[in-house]
Amino acid sequence: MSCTGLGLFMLYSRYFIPTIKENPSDAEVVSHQLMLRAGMIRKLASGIYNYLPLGLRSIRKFENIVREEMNRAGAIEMLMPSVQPAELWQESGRWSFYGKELLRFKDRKDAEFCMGPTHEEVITDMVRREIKSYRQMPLNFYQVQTKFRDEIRPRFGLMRGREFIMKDAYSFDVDSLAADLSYEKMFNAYMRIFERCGLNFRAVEADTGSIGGSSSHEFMVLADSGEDAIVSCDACRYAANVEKAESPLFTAHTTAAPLLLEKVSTPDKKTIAEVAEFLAVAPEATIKSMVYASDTGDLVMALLRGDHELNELKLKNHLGWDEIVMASEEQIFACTGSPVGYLGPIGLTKDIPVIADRVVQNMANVVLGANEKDQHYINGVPGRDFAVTCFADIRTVEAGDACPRCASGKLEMWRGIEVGHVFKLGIKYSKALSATYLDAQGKEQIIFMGCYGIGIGRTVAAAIEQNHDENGIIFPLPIAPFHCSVVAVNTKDAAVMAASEEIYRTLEGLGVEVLFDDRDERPGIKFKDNDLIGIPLRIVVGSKGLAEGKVEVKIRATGEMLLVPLEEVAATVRQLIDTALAGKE
RNA sequence: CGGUGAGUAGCGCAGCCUGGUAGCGCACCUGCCUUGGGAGCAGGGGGUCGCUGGUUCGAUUCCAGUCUCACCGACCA
Repeated sequence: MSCTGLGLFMLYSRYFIPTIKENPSDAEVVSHQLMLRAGMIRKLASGIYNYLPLGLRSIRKFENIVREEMNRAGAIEMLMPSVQPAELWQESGRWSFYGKELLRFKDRKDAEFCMGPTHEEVITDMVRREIKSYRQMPLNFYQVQTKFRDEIRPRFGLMRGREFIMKDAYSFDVDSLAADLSYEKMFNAYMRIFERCGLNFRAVEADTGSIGGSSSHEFMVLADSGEDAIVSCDACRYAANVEKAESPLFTAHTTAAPLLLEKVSTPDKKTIAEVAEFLAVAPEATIKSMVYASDTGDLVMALLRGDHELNELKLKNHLGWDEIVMASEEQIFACTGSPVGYLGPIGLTKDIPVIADRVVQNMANVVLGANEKDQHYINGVPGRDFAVTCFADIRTVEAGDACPRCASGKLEMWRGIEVGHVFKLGIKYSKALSATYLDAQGKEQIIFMGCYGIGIGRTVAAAIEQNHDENGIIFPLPIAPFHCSVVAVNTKDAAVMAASEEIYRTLEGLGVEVLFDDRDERPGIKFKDNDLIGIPLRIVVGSKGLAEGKVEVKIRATGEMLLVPLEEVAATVRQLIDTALAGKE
């Protein structure tokens, strides 16, 4: 019997799910491998992908959750162009600041354009033209758009593409206080979005990067393959990206009596570990000195306790530099007169700022480089033996550090995938682009902005990263491409096909998204494919079960198997889906 | 852009060192067989060996250049 008759749309045999048995050699992370293997995506060029039907379905599912929650939070959907004129970017100052990541090109008239990597300029331009009065705010516009960022190193499939789908939203408020409220609304909407997807995530305090603004939170899906390190307190709500995480404020001042500074020979001992071992002291009793350079050639020396790591971002932000890199050997020699390995703050040949981590303030009798090959000092005391321009928090926090916010907590460390980011922008863009309004007194004021992004493809990838097993993807129901599949074990068995078709039609009637695996393949192939593509529920119709009037419902996530009478299966499946979605819509 | 490695059939790879006939597994097509976890047998199609140039009677193989891709460091949803 034929089941390719009219009315059955989601036939596996007529659909397009090109699965791959072997692992593609260039896929590094699980989500990338599985999305390729499950026939969700295919690469067109580096960091640029085709979304195949199955991948698109999943992406659309997530987009719609995002839309629902954005709408619920009062944001308004619109759509901005992906091609943007250079003038706007020149006006905001980012045409020069953004660098090579911004893909630029010219039209036939030689006018300059770029592929939009983000849309602050465009939305602010629209708002400045349309919004004139405090009565028109608050406003929050959002869109789901394809962005392009010419990443230096695209990788991990949809996790870090150059072209990617992003939901971005922009809020406009009369003042800082109102903007805080908009921010909070978005923060809460984001919490709901990722909770609805069943993801294990953390909202963490974050650096604002090139977007700018005063404060921001990142939404991080926890995964070992994540590109970011984050910390969270085991006692309070504090959580932050390691880039941003504050180290604990107080460390005990040493009680040791100051000893006399003394130069000692340390032949070929360059690293902290080597020096500490050679002098038989703990790394905690040493200070390491590093020289950093800005893009404009400014130099600075950073001082840290020997066992601590520098946080370059903190140092960069502290100095207010645009760029920070480790100084070259020539630059180092120019200001210390010493080769790398023996650097220290005593006897610098050039007057450069010395920034010390706060912990250093409370140390005494430390080991320091002597700015001379094979020489170190012992018993150095900050303030007595060398001057420090200022003390600042410039070290990278570690797991087990005391929480900077609460008395009792310790920091735990995780890897995370950044799937969302919310920013308080303040007036950075509205000022640059003169987006103003008249207040109740008729006085001109600058609009306060916020911006809020979610990586759509990246979130789907992160969900896979967090939900898979050796057989493939285990989609959380809310973003699964289909709720369930009907697998006809033997397509040559007319009774099996009739029953399968009946179940398929009934499920569709109940609003269930169902894929009918009608392929004339061996059962093993069908089971493997259904597992691989991660369909949450699988209904198996086989000759033996059918003889007893029963079919099988298998739950992908748990492996649990239910034998259900034929006439009840549709209702059972609907029930399972409703339960899984309960409280999530 | 810097460092490392790789480009040979749709996918995964061998061959190259030591130049002469391009090969294996999977996938694909035909037939038989098979139908509860990626079966079996038989037959078949598919490659300007990334590109350009050089050496040579002859280059997938040697040389030079070039492009592309992946991995390791700075950006970011």
